[in-house]
Amino acid sequence: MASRPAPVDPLTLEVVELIGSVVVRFHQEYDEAAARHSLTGAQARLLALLHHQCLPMREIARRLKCEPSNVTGIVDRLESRGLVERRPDPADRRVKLAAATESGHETAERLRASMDFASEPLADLTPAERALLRDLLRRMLGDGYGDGPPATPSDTPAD
Amino acid sequence: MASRPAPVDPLTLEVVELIGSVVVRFHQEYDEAAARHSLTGAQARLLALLHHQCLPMREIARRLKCEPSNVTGIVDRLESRGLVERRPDPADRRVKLAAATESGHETAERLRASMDFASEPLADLTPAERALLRDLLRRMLGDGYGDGPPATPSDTPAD
DNA sequence: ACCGATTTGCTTGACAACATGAAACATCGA
DNA sequence: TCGATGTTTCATGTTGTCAAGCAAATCGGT
Repeated sequence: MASRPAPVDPLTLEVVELIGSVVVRFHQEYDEAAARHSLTGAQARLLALLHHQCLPMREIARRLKCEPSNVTGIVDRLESRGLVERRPDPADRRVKLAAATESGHETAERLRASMDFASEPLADLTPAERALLRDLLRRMLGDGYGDGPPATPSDTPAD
Repeated sequence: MASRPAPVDPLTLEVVELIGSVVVRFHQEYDEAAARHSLTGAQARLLALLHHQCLPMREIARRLKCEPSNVTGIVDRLESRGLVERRPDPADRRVKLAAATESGHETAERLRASMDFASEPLADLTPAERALLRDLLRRMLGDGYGDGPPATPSDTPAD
């Protein structure tokens, strides 16, 4: 089985597979870190978003790449735990802005700090190698590797 | 907000963020590719596993990093569509081996072929750079970067 | 400027997939 | 026989979709 060679060279194939492994590990550890704070992965991602700025529901949906109706539920759960609140948008009474509460910001910050796990696998690389890896990843991702416009591209290099 | 600088250098931090971007894009496109074949992400991952070899349920759970009781449902759904079948293990009558059917193997192969999206972002890199990236990722992931034994560790192109 | 029609933003409801944990059951191994 | 192991079932919760609904904004024609 798995006998037919794919129409791509083995090198590319291996890189793809390696990236797959990175993805699996990253995702897994992200979820574990979130769980340590009694959050699911989706809740942690949402809270991290709101740590930077408050956002209307539809914008959250766009960034998380899911339906707005889904965001309602996630915000509901976070709101019921006092980590997030809904505020009216003075400019448009239809929209509701989700914002992290004080407690939400604290949780988000603790979460981010505990996220240093991600740097641990990089410990084996020398700074020069890390720079190399950074450049290769940058070129791989192309220009706008983030999906949303960061408020200020200069600060908060971590997401 | 996000005032405390993380106890890691900016370079590492940026690499972490880049990896995060890779993870997001990879996941998203993986799910889309799966959806094109009427599969969910979890089903696609399971089917890809079984494309290499048939496995007992508990082993699938270990590789997918979830509970065995969860695997039951995913295999159920794939089985009801004729992509997977359960076979008894002659050596141990407790275990059930999940195996891809003929149709399952075909789907897995089509899926893998349509997965070339993942190689597309690599197109901008020269072969030498790809090799470099491969080596860096390998070292980053440590020895056993897959979670299962690779079919033939020897068939990786030598440097 | 007014009023109806359409669009937009969010929520609700029904439903499916995924995930966990506890409990049940058969089977293995000591 | 007894404990451990492999699988399933059940209850429950989160995430995701889609369709329908409501409120508010916007547009077009008079």
